[in-house]
Amino acid sequence: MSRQPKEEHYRFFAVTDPRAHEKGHTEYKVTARFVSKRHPEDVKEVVVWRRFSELKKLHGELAFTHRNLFRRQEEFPPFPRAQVFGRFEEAVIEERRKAAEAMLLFSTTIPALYNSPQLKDFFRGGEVTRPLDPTPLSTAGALPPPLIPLPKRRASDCEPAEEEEGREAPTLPQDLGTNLGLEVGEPEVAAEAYSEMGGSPREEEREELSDTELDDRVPSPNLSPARDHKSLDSQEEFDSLFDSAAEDQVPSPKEEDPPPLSDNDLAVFDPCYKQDRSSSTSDHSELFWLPPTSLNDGDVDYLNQAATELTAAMEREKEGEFSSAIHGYRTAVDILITGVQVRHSHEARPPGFPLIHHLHQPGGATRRTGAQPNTNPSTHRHLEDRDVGEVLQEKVWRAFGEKHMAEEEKKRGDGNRGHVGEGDVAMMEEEDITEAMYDEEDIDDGEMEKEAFSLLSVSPFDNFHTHKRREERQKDRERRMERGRGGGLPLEGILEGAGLWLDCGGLVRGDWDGGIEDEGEEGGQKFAQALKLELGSAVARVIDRVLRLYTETTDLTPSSPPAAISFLPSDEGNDGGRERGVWMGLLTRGRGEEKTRRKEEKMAGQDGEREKQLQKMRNGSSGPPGQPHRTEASDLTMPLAVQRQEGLSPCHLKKAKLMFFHARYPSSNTLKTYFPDVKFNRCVTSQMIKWFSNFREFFYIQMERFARQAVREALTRDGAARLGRESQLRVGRDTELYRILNMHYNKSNIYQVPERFIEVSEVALREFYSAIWTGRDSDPCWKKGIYKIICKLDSPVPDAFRLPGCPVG
DNA sequence: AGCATGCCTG
DNA sequence: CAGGCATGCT
Repeated sequence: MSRQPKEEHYRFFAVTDPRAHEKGHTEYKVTARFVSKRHPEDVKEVVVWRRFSELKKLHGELAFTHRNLFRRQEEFPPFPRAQVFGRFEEAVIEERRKAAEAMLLFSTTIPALYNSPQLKDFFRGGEVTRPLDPTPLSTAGALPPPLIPLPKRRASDCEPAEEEEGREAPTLPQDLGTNLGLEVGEPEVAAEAYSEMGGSPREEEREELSDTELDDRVPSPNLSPARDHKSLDSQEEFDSLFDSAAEDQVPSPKEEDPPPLSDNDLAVFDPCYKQDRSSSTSDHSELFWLPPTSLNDGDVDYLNQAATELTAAMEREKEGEFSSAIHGYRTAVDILITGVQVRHSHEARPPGFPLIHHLHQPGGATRRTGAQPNTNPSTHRHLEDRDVGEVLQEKVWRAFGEKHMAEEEKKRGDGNRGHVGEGDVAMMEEEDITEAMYDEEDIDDGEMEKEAFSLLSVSPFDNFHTHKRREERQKDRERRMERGRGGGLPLEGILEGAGLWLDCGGLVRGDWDGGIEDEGEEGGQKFAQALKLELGSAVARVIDRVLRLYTETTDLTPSSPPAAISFLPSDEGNDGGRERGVWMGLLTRGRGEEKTRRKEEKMAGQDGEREKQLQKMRNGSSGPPGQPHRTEASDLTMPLAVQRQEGLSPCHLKKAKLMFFHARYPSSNTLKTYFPDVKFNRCVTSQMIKWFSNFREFFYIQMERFARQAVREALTRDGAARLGRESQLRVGRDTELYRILNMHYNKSNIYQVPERFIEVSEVALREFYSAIWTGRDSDPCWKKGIYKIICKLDSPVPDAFRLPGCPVG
């Protein structure tokens, strides 16, 4: 029904090889290149030779279209005037060539231009070729350097029809950045890579892919069928290339042929990739988001690898290839584990962690000898006296060996949990689960190393475990789960992971390598989903801890707030200061990290009020002297060991609103990971979903309102008032629209509205404007397309939001 | 059928 | 902001 335009290709244009036509004018070779988004090795080109006047005509048409659609930030690139004299001079020719190329490149950013009939007409008559040769005779400018290494694929994959279910943005990703005049550098990268070919036409024209040469260079006949039966096929291909956005979305029957590249791989083609990761896809890839400044590349390299692997696996799962997906998940976990254990062999304990090296840097080098970490509470009282590196290392231990702590805590605290207060039941539940998840109750330290992540059952060591043992533990888990349920409390939210895990226990018991396929697709699917969930949760915890450890250390050097957090640094608004302090404290410090807190207190010279607040946040306990260790442990296990409440409070609402700045369409699974203190059930989940639905509604209502207003203004006043209209289509922090949005989602103004949100708002505003301006709003479903665009612009919610508690009092 | 989403309403 | 309802997807 709704014919959502869908872009299948990245487009590149080049104008090269000016040459003298026999009739006396100069003509230019104009190449349109289409790189399939889904199969980047599927490249098609259309080459035509055009003279200046034709280019000029196209320029006029595109500029007209551009102007009439609605005005953008950018002016349409100018074009040199025609001139009678000197038009054969090289400089003039080059100027025209460049201008033509600039015009075409500009058009790649705007669907209305690159899909325009004028552009299609311009290239009409050109032949569709597939120039891609895995080993071109010469890359010396004839072909742009491949942006990514292109895997070899079967020729049959090079078909033009490559629709994929859902998900594709109706506009090119470049659209955003260029429309808004942001990231102007990045979107240009790909184009520039290509335009190199035309950069100095004089030098290298013989290598150019002339039509005849092309034939010679194609090694496999499969790769260039277009040439042989050009008449019909070529025309069809031509149409498909230029009409992609207008095509009806007939799902391709070739769904069973998954793309060889993951989104991550393809992302190289996407200039906005970094900003454009959608978190609405219910995946966990956002969990891998880390503040760019927080960690060394080398240190998080394995995280990135794992992320890549995970993304690919999810892609495969989407394709229905569950065995393959499982394999990918497994690889991802393996990478994680390997990364985490990289230093294992050198240190008997704890589970090593590449970051530990990094973490040591600020505090000076230390190393641990194989000794047990000191879990003696009294020692923890004096953390500040010890070498920073040692402290950090201990933290890392605890982060990754928290089972140990939980276990000890449990043994010790069975009859002694009074200090937890009202969170008692929840805490007990959590600990049980923690144990169940880590499943190491009966494992000695040496073995624990291997099994720190045994929950995932995919460690390289996994295959060496005896089934007997596994079954034993399985029983144990079940026993404990029953205990947990015995309290009458359903295990939900974070616990769901464990629950799910248990649900697929049968699969777990099967041999990891051999058993999956035997379970059939359905079992495979279930298993893959369970795995994904669990993996996401595990990764979230890993990252949470790493981040927290890191922010705690960098906190020692003030003025470098973690990039994940963009709270107002207490500039405007005098009332929010204290609240901010608390929330920021939560974010940067976790709970009750003695050393950093004290240090910062010294520097900030804060009042005692905040201290009280902090204490309040600390599980309602001021940490009795006898139990400081507990506080420390909670610090690191916080996402698990936090009080969870049944319903949603006004605080949660506020937090959700702030999250809306980052994600308009978060999935319920994603949301759950951001509210560790909420016990999710069906009702609560749908309530939160409903919230976001309401948020969106408000957002879109405002957008439509302002867009209509802008259209009205544009229609009533004309000509000179265009500037006014232009400014109407901007969303800046100084605009009324921004003020309204900020008022709605960030009433107390404690949060620094991310720039990205402003960009997204502006995109939405312009889309609404465009739709209204062109009369599309008469279609009852006219907003759907806009929703689809906006939903692709979600960004990951900063990890800081994963912490429990309220952004405001 | 169950779920997500959107629209309308109070 | 939440309830009720319709719709579309799976």
